[in-house]
Amino acid sequence: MSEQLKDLVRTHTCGAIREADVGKPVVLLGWVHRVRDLGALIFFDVRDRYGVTQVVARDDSDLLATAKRLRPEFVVAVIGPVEMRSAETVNPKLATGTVEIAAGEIRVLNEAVRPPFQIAEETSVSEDLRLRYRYLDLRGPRMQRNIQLRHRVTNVIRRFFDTHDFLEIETPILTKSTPEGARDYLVPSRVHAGQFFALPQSPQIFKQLLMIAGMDRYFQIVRCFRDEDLRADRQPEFTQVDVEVSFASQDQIFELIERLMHELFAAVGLGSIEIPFRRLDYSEALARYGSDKPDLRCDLAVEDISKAFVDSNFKVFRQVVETGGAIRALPISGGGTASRRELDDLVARAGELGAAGLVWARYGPDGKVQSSVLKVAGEAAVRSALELAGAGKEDLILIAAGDGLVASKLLGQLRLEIAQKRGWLDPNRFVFTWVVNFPLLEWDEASRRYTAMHHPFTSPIDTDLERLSSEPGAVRAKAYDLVLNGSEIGGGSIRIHDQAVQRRMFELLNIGPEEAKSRFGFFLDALEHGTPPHGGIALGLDRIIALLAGETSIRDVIAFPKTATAVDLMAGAPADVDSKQLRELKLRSNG
RNA sequence: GGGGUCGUAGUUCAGUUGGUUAGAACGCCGGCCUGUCACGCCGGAGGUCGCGAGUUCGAGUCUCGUCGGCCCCGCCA
Repeated sequence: MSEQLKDLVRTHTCGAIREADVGKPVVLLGWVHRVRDLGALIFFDVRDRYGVTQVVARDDSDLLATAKRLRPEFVVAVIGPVEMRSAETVNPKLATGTVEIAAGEIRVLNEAVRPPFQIAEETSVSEDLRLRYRYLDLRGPRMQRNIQLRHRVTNVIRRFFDTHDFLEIETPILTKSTPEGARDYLVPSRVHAGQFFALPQSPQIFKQLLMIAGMDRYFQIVRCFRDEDLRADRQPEFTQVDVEVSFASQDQIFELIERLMHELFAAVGLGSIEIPFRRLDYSEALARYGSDKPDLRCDLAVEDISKAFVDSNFKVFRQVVETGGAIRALPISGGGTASRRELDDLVARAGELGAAGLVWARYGPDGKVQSSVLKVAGEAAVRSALELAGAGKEDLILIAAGDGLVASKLLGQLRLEIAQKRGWLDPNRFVFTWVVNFPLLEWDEASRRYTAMHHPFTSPIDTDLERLSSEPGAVRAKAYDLVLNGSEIGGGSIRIHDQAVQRRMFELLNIGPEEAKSRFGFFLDALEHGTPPHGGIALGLDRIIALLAGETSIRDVIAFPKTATAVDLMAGAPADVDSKQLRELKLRSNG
């Protein structure tokens, strides 16, 4: 029943026709969006990626017969003149709403079965259905917008780096497994039975080799793979904007990325963002916001109020401080009017989050202090707590005691939930911050040794070098994250280029010379051939686009994403393979 | 690996304390309609209540298991 396109050529897209085109014969090609059959007069909308145009069929009985056959998602060619709509029939909701096509001929190029869901602006279709029929989901306005935004963003990024003398260089997808970091996706080698390639978690080593190779300024928009459990902002394959610069200081990297972000936001119409970005010490981020990726759209912050209780007879809090713990408080502006019920809910929520307890305090309407520990702690201590937390008459403070970091993390979590509930996290505001001075090393209790927090090639901060032996846990790294609205959108470091420091680093990580050689051999060799000081960053492209698009999941900015269980519902991957394929690879499945 | 939540028509949902033939809206099919645009009106079809056990005279509803979607912790820069 379908007809041929033959030599028919599209003259306009479905979003392009305007009043200036009235009288012109046009050819539209697209999908039937909706049909309004009035009997001897049939309207239908033709949709493509550019927009929607109304077509009217009338007078001619053959034409009306064809129009009657039309169903949503049929692919059609419409041939006819553009006509002006009368003033009463203009549709202000359409960009093309002042005109319509008076069909002279309608060719059904392809029919379509009834779609499992309607292609429309407001759809409340379950996500598994959207993913199973992703090609239909992508036809809809939301995904069309997001994918077009993604294209614009990558374009701006490429142009930006090009104008700054960067080279985009591809690095291998089939590469070598490195034991550090995330679990690798492995690809068996047929030629070398029993051996495996790994898909890159990031092109880390390759980009450093490119610096050694004198490429000087490298970037790549590159797919990365990590076989770890998924989240709304984590997919097994995701895209990084990978950047590396020779002879660059941390400040130069920051300035470069700030300019990129500034240009990006302007280019996608989100206005002018403030640069330079704020810089926040890692230790302060954790203490004040309980997170290494604080959402700074709201300025609530945790205060240390340990001093308030040192002289009080509130034994529990006093002992916490005496044994090296801390009392921390989160002042909530305007929280003083919270009902008893709301306070109880907060305490209950703290319990859900694993806290031993949560104490609150505030000024009553009579100026007297109120607190869940007023009796045991005494008015003086509570008043002192309120003052140390900087609480005003209208405010509420939430108090957590114990290990300082644990207390901050609890209050930081409550901070986010309260800010969210009170609407303090404006989705149209974009607040960036650099989180700097990450620790170089992290103590791993399980294996009783230090591991690299970023990666083993991250440079320590110069002034901390002397503490490498005495106090390795306190050494800070030239490592940094870029955080936007509570989302980590990038991270990087200045690398070690001094072989003596690199050797010390391996010692601290308890990696012997033999092991270092087998794991990083070729890279260590390369370092000896004249390595320039260098550093870089990798930006999470999917996350950035999700934030720009106002989406909460990166699945909505990826054309063909996977589910939370790492499955492609449309392609049906992963799947069994033919036993012949396994035999060729000398593999046997235990699955 | 753990916790939470959801699963009923093509879709989105409702379904009372466990009680007759499981409903609504949209969509779909047919009819009518010359200015609709989420067209309207009339009529109709459409159900493995995710799957499997169990309790019960009786299960969409209760219990257990299992599968799948989503969110979170662990894991992961």
